[in-house]
Amino acid sequence: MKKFDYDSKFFDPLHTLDCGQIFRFEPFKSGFIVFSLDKACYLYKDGCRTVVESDDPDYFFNFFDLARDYSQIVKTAEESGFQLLAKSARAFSGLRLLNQNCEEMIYSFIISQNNNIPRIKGIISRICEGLGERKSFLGNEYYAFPTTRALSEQGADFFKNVGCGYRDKFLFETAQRIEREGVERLKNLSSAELTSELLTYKGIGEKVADCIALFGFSRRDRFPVDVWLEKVYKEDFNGSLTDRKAMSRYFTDLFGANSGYFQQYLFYGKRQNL
DNA sequence: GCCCAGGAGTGCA
DNA sequence: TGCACTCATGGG
Repeated sequence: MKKFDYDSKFFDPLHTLDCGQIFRFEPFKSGFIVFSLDKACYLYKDGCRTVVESDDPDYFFNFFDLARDYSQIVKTAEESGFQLLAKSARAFSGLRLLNQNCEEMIYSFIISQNNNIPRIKGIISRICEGLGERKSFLGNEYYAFPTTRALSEQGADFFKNVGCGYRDKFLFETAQRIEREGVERLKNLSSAELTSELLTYKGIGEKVADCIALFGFSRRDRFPVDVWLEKVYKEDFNGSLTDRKAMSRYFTDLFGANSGYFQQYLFYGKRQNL
């Protein structure tokens, strides 16, 4: 087991995990255990430092995006002139965007459509228990996120039985396709090309494609618009557009390379009723 | 019982 | 192209 630490002002465990970008983590002692693919780490605060303990320190250093300096991102948001954005960035300066695995994000965000976060967590947890490799971390048993190979060997009824509802066929078809084609080809595409390519998968529309690009392919120029960002657009940006694709374009034109970060500040701030 | 959730596919004009 | 309708499921 190895450990490293980082300034808590720009790395807060709760705000980073609770803002809806990750569905696999659980409270543990004074912090959380965080899961990604088959790996795990223990994340907690010790005074003004945030500590990461793991057998895969390099993986989680990149996972938590710790090579990037967030001070300028937070500063730009605070000085943006948009009140909700400024307040959220100040309150949640320790919220970091994660660099997650693209396959885990593809399946997870297909499940997320027209669904709520607690239920999404439960479904993903049951999928891991059913098909993931059993592992142990700090005395806790857990299950890895299944490989595409394992997912592709299931029929649609497996996904139905773990509570996916009508999304069962989307997951089945996507697992079949990724097992055939892989995902390496997607990693070299531009953000625009990646998004339009993701739209050709069953069950992936504009919003889900933006989430997958943002969280799974580290494309920070994406701005997913869901029901919460639609509220933000109308109530905090006084907007008059009616369709979400147009709202997303409005925000990416406005925020450029900071779009993904600011989207998370706004999403979390709105949900926290700032 | 109703409403909502990090929406998207389909059919029809 | 645009719009209405429909799609499981569980928590509030």
